[in-house]
Amino acid sequence: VTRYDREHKQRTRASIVDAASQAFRGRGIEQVSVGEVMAAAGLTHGGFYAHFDSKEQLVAEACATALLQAASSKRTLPEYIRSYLSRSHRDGPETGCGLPALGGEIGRHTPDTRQRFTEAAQTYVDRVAELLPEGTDPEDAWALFAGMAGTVMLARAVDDRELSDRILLAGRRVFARAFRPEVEKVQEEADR
Amino acid sequence: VTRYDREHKQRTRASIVDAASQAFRGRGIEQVSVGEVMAAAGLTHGGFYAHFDSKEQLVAEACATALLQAASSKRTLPEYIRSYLSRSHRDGPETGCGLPALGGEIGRHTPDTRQRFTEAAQTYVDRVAELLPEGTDPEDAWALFAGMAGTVMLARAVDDRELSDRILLAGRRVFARAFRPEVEKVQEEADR
DNA sequence: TGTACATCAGTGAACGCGCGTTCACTGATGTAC
DNA sequence: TGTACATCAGTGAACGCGCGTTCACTGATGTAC
Repeated sequence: VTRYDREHKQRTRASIVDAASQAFRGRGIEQVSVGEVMAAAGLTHGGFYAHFDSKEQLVAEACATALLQAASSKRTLPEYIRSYLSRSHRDGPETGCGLPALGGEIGRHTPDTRQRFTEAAQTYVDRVAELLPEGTDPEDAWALFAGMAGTVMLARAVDDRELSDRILLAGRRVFARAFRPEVEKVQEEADR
Repeated sequence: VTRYDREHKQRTRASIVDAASQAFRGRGIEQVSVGEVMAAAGLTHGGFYAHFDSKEQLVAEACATALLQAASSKRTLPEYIRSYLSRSHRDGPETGCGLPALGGEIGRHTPDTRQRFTEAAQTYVDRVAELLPEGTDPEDAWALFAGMAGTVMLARAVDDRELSDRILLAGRRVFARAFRPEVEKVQEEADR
């Protein structure tokens, strides 16, 4: 005799992870309480421990989710750079990439959380590497990803909208230059 | 009638800011209590409010300090990149640059904290801009600074020392390439 | 088809704890005499 | 030179609050008969 349909609890659990993932990205892990996450998922705080052993277990899942959701592939490198370093990404951390929002905190969490985050980052970077121009070391995708995340992080930290816009623009210039296809580099020199 | 010599209180205050700056960088702002900071400065927690109105005021000063201390100038750009993306910088956040350690939290703090952080970042970036090759847009220093900070942040987050080393290396390659002097670029093409 | 009921996802009061902050106090300081 | 004392940097007990976690419970579910 099974009560409720079989996937009911799994769906609830997924909605808690999703609510947490957004709340953590928006306001930081420590600043978001278990009660707030449950309320955002339309539940009360007491039910939390029917789904998770601890807040830390939720953190591990929510952080991995925060990276993987954002890994949705753009088709080309310029498109990816443009959208990552956009105003809308800067202004919408809750639905954006998890690295600029949570990267600073992850290193201070449990081994399990860090491991799941690392796995998710690896998946993300593998996809980014596919966008790099031929002849580029695929490892350089790590620097592109991390570098753009740092740029968004600083653009969010700064208390001056105009400066923040300029930081995003500088990022677009620099990363486009660093990952310009060889063909264009040669072309550019020939043009002089 | 003045008790204690005139600079006594100022020295104590500075040592509190310094202790806080290191503790915040090492373990995050929210994870460090006022009592811990005071203990690290060799005092008890009660005296804190003789020096600061609130923890937030300390945060503002300590974060600015965390950036400015790290702004100590390297002489050349390759030297700067090499030391910023070094293992020792990754492994010593307490005495390292404040951006990878605190950048994610700053945006969620008070306007005053964000303003002081922004000013410090501007000072820092002005110095970095001086190291850029001729013909480079000085604004690009923002992307170099933010990009390297993101790289260090990710290198610290990841739960795999070998991968972390490779991230630092990729960062060195990419940022050196993005900020290679024009002369060398031309030279390089000529060499083929 | 209708009803009794076992299940268990979700509820909400209660807990112990650490935090930022307050405040009455203490005791080292070095000047006034 | 020696002593009395006003100052105020620093002390530590106490506060209210929000947190993560626990637990006795409730009530919607849909199967068994």
